[in-house]
Amino acid sequence: MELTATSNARSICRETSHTDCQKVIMPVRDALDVISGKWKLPIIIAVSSGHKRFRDIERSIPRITSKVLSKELKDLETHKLVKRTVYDSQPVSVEYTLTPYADTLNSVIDALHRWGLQHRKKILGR
Amino acid sequence: MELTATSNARSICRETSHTDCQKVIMPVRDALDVISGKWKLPIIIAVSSGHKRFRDIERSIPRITSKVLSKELKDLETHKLVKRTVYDSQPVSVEYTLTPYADTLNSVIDALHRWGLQHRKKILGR
DNA sequence: CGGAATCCAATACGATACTG
DNA sequence: CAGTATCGTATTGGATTCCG
Repeated sequence: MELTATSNARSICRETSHTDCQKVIMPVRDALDVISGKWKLPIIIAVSSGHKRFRDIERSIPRITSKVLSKELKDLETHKLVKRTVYDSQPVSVEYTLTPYADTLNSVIDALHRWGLQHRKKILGR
Repeated sequence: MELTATSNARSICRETSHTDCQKVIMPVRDALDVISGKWKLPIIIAVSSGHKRFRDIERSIPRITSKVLSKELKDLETHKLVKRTVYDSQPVSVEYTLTPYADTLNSVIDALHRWGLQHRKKILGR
């Protein structure tokens, strides 16, 4: 295992070279690219909540446009977080579902959620 | 405690109302706003590594410009992650240091780091 | 229904120069 | 040294319309 439970990115960076430091930043930026942006999380949560059809997802997320939804769903599919299934019915219908892999994001979302909660209190005052 | 060790943002969203779901998304976006972007992490790591002076930080981060560094340092100061100290020497010098509060980001950065590492392997293949 | 096409606004980021 | 000013580019998100 490359990282023990007690190690962390910053302590690594304090102790090692600049190029190793880059090796820490890169995975973090990879992860951020997948979940940051205005719509990724709302979409993940909408699909997770049982909204499977394109219009269904669209209606469940206030102020999103079809263009943005279309693009973000493609991104999420590329990252194997969302599965797109086309059914040959009349008319054809498309279903979006989360992959099992999407569950691996839970630890990340939890960490962000917890930190964000206390940070809001800290910055805005109690 | 509002969140137990076994709960997480997505399971909450599956089980509760839309407005409660928003309450989960907001803190996550708060957290993301603080650390996302191209330069936040490199700057945090540079300061954490002992680079305290403006030019020092600037030189330690390839391709960053003074304009961007200036703006990002202000943001980080606003979020109480970085402390700016002006010394009345001749000429005046300015020192940037991480606050103790910045250490609370470790859990977030760790989660992102771990997930990012395995995700890169998953997407690019071994 | 499930999008794609087009056009537009806002923001992030970059290059270069300059100041106290 | 520690920034600011100005300008330009690039990416992102939004509004609207259209299509099979």
